[in-house]
Amino acid sequence: MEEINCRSCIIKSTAAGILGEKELEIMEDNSAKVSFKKGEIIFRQGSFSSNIIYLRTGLVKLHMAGPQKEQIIKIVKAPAYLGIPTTFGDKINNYSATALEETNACFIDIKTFKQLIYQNGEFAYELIINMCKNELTNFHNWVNLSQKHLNGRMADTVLFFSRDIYRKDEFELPLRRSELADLICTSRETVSRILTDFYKEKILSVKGRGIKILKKKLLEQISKMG
DNA sequence: GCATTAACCACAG
DNA sequence: CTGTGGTTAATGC
Repeated sequence: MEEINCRSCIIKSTAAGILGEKELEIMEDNSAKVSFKKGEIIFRQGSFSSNIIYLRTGLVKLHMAGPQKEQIIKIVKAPAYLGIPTTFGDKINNYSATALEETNACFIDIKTFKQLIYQNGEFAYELIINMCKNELTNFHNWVNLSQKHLNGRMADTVLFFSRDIYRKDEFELPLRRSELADLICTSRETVSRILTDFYKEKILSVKGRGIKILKKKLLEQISKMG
């Protein structure tokens, strides 16, 4: 844990950017900065939660143990808030968060966070906008997952990492095959097969977790057609 | 029927 | 942890 200074933080959220000097000071006094190594769990499903977490840097997977197996709900890249649904919606975490790479986060006490929401409407408004956008992407996600075939879902995932996470055509997947399966609701075997299919058709270059998009147009077609 | 899609199992690097 | 082959089940021409 380190000294924390919200006022001089360069990577504060849009919402926190609205807070005044006094408010940031309150936040400062009630937050803790914590860093996580790759693979470390940030919060655990089933355990008590009393913090909102602000991801300053890094990449995280949100995952939930379902009745049958583990599901990856989504991949979150900093900067972002983590745990608003799980902390405001319940006393107990409904899902877990695990760092996929070196991650820095601020743990903000829930009481303080609530207090800021009560007293600063603009701050609250920014948070609502944020959550609305999240819900919209969740809706899209849900529909895509339900209606697209696996090739489409796999193409979606590759494009997601390329566009939203790494902003490159070449990157290292932060997930192994079985985790990709948990993300797009299939089996690890099917993930393997589709990736080798894409490789054979020269859509992707695949070396372990290393991915390079070779035929982006085609990949986008597959994503669109399902 | 026949083709497609994808899950499950087994086995081998 | 991955890739592959065989098998099986469901669904849609």
